[in-house]
Amino acid sequence: MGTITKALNLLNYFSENMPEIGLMEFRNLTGTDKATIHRHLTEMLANGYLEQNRQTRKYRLGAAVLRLASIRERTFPARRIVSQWVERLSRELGELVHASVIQQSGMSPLCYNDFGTGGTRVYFSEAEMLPLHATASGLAALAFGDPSLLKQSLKSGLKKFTDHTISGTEELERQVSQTRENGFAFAEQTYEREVSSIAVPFYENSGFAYGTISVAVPTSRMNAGTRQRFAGALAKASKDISTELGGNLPEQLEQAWYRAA
Amino acid sequence: MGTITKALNLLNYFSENMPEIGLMEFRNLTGTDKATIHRHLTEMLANGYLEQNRQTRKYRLGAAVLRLASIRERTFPARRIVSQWVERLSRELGELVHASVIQQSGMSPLCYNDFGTGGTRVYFSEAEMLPLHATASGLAALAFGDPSLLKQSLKSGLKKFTDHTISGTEELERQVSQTRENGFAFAEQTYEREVSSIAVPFYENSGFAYGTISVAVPTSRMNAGTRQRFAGALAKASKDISTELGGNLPEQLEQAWYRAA
DNA sequence: AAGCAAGGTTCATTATTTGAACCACGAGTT
DNA sequence: AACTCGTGGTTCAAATAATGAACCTTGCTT
Repeated sequence: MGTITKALNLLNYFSENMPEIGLMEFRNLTGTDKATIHRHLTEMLANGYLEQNRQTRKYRLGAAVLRLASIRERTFPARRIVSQWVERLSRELGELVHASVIQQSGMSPLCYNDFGTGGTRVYFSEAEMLPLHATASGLAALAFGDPSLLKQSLKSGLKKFTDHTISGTEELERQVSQTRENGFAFAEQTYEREVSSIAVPFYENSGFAYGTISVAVPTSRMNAGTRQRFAGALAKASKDISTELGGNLPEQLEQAWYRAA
Repeated sequence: MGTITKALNLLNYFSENMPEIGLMEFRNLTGTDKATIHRHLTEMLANGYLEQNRQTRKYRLGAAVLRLASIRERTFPARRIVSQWVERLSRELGELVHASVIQQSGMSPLCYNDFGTGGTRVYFSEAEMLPLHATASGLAALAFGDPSLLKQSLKSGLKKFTDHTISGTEELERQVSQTRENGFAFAEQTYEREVSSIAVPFYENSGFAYGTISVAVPTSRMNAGTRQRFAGALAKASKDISTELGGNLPEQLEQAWYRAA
C-alpha cells in the first residue's frame, strides 16, 4: 500500500458521527505510528484537505473537498441526475432508496432518500463505503461492473458482518451468476440484521456498470410481491439514469428484466 | 515536497474548462515523469478520488470528493452559512461577491454570486485558488490570518500577474499594515486587468481569520463612494458570518471599521 | 502495413518515508 | 507546587517505498 493511499485512507474515518478526529484517535483507529500520521495530516492540512480546530487541535475535513466536489458536479453531474430518480423512486415506493458509485474499494454512496412511512426505518449513512460482497449494491457491482472487481474480491477475504454474510468464494460466485441471470441483486440481512435490499446497476459510457441504485427495507416488509415491485421500479429508473448519463444497458440485462416482468 | 502533496496537486488541475485530463497532459502540465504520475493517478483512482473515462482513458474527479464534501457540509456547514450572506450581499450591491477559505497555499473559493446588472461583468471561477499577495482576499488573509502565512509569503517569490501586482517584500508588508489599519483590503488590477476588489476577513473559533468575503468590480466602477459602500456592507456581513460560525471579531478590527464608517 | 503518439509497465537506483525515542504542554491529582 | 498522565508534535538513523529511463502495448492515421 502506497503512501498516498495511507494518507487518503485517513480521510475515510470522518463521518457525521465523527466530524473531528485527533492525532491519537487516528493512531488508535489505524494502528500506524503517530509520527507517520502526523506527517500525513500536516501535508493534507497544507493542501486544504483538512482544517485544524485551533482549540482542540483536532482535524476536520477541509475546504478543498468542497472545491473539488463543485468542479465535479459542474462538469459531470452524475449526482444531480441520479438523485432526481432516487427521490422519485423513494416517494413512489415509500422506502429508503440509495445510489452508489462503484469503486475498487467498495461502493461510494452518491445520495439517498427516505420517504418511508413505516414505523421501522432503515438507517443509511452517506459517509461509509459499502462492501462489495455483503450488500445488494455490491453484488450488482460484482455481477455487472468491471470483472477485475470480482477477481479482487475472490482473492481478498470476505469480511463477515452478520450470520447471513456471504463467506465462501464459491458461494459468492454462485450469487453473482444468479444476479446476472435475474438482472438484479438481492441481499437479505447480509450486511445489517433485519435489513433486506435489492439493487440494479446503471451505466455510463462504458460497457461495465458505473453505479447501482437500490431499495433497502426491513426484512419483514420484503416478500415476493414487494420484491417484484421494487425490481420493476428499479429497472425502469436504471434505464432512465443510464440514458441521461449517456450510457447503454447491455442486451443481456434488458432481456433478464423482460423475463422477470 | 512530499509524495502526498505531489499527488494531491494533480487534482488541482481539474476545472470547469478542463474536466478530464490524460496522462500526457498531466506530464506536460507538471513536468514530472510519466511513470510517477501514472502511479499517483492509479492510486487515487483506486481510492475513488478519480474516475477514468473508458473511451478516452482520460481521468476525471471521482465520487469520493462528493462523499467527503457531503460529510463536511453536514458537520461544519460553513459554505451554507457563508453563501447566504454572499447571495444577499451580491443582490444588495449588484456586484460579484465571493467568499474563500484561507489555506497555506492560497485562498480556496467557497462560493460566489453575481446579481450584477452592469454591462461588464467580472469572471470568477470556483476551481482556481487565489494567490495571497495578488488579491484583496489574499491581502485580508495575510493581514488578519495566521502570521505564518505572511512569513511564508515573504520568503517565497511573489508571482507577477499584472503590472500592478505587488512585487517587493517591503511593498507587501506595507500593504498588509495598511490593510490592518483600514480593516479591509483593497486591490486594484493586481490579479486581473480592469478588476478591482475589496475584501474583509471573517472568523471561526480561533483568534485568526478563517476566510474572507469580497466584492470584485470592473475598475471603472470603483471610486471613493462605492468603496465606502462596499466596505460597510462587507463589514456588516462579516460580523454576521463570524457570529454564525461561532467566532469573534478582534477588537482591533471592529475599531478600524468604526473609524472608517 | 507501417508509423506515430498515447497509455501503461519494469527494475535498478535513489531519495523519501518510517517509527522508536524524545520534548513540550496542559489538566487533573496529591 | 511537584507529579503524573495523556495529548500533540519533533528528530534522525534505518528501512522501505518512490522514482525515471527504457521498454512494451494499443489504437488511430496515412
